[in-house]
Amino acid sequence: MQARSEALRDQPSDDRRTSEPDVAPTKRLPQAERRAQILRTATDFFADYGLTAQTRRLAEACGVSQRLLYRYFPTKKDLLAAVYRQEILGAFKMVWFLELQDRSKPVEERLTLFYKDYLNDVLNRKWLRLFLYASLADAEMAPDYISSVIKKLLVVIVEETAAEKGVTLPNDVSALHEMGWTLHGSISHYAIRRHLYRSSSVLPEDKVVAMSVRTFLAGFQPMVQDYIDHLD
Amino acid sequence: MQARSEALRDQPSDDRRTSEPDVAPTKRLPQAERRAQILRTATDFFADYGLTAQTRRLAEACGVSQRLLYRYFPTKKDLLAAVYRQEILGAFKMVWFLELQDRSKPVEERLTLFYKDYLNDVLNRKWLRLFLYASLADAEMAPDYISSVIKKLLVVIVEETAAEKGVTLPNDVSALHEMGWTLHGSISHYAIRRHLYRSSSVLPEDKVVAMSVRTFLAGFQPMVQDYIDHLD
DNA sequence: GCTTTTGGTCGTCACTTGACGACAAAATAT
DNA sequence: ATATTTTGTCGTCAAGTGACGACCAAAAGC
Repeated sequence: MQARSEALRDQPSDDRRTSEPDVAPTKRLPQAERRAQILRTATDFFADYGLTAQTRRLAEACGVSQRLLYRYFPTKKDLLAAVYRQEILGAFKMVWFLELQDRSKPVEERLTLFYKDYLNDVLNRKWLRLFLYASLADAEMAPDYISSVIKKLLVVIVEETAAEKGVTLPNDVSALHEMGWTLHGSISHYAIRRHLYRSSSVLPEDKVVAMSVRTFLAGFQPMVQDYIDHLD
Repeated sequence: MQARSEALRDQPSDDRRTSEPDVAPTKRLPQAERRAQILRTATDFFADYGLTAQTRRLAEACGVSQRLLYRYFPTKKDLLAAVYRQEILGAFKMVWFLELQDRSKPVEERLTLFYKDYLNDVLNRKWLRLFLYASLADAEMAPDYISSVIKKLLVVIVEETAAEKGVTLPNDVSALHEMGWTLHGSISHYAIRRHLYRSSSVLPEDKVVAMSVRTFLAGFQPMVQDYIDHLD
């Protein structure tokens, strides 16, 4: 257990480290860097082994003593909260909202480009696993902020689509959400089965996005009409 | 900890138990029943608290001593495997495949009825949480059997839709899977955000299913065409 | 009745696991 | 060089935590 970090640390200083760090850069980093390194390692670590994984193994993965973690984060819970804030909440980019509302491009292109980015920057393995672990473990950790961000996104998507297609939307905002989820859920679920179920999709990511977007666009008008018709 | 089960057990036999059991039916069940009761309780328990939850608390929830669990299941792992087999793999019903292929009804009706059932019997809170916990914790636990079942389902759905619409499908089976996932993922993701993110959907379940199915059907033809066009 | 079987509990062992006090050593200041 | 601050480790405590041997008591067989 300790053997690995020992071995790295005990090397005489004439060796400038052939195997690169990120884990166990021998010793003595300034506060900010060490904290950042721990956070980075913790992200991968908890994404892999779950939020119940042990601090001793995390320390090992960081190449530092377990005790050191407690200098930077008072408790494990605080560490988890920091990881969550930085990696989960930090992944959303405001630009996306602006780009999605840039009507000089057709909606199909905007949606396709957005979801390409979104799959890379948000719905990757690390983010997804952390988000699911957090959602499963602690009810309030995941949904609150995220859902408010996502809901704005859904409204934008639906409104932009409706504008381009000249469709009049119902007033009920939750209906708009539900419509938006049709697309967003499709793609989120694609990410889930890819990264979680490891179901090997033979189709490349781009094609899946294109297909989902077109299915959404093709079914948009009937979907809106359908909702209006079936309104009690 | 022990207090609750003690209190129940120590009651004199003149009281026929006002609070009903399932947890802690005083004592002495035949083997099969006790095993079943433990399995039932364990399902709810692990669905709530995750696969890393402790056997002592499970025993408490069952109203029996922790030691007793080990009479029925050699290790915690075995218990988890039993829960998984019974609750996750056992939820799929063969009838669904038959009903989905009953061409005397329109596809829209078949799909709508099927997903209503599926949401109730499979994609409920308990099943979903267990499945996600299992998928996150152990790579091989979830995907194998499930994915083979689901993939058959996806092919059936797509083929039935194509048949009704007179659409010719590509030969590539994974393309069919991907098309089917557009619908199945939409609904699965609806269940996830409902039971996991606790996002309160104002629309009733039936309407969401109807909307997803119609969106899928409306976009089906373009989707197939699109795939054929973009085939390299 | 008495014995045997079987469903159930108590107490405990060995190992984890979060947390932290005490101390060492590298940087930095003086 | 010497003192001080900062970064890091060792060792340990207390509370879990899976597993199990030893034992007890309710049914069931005879």
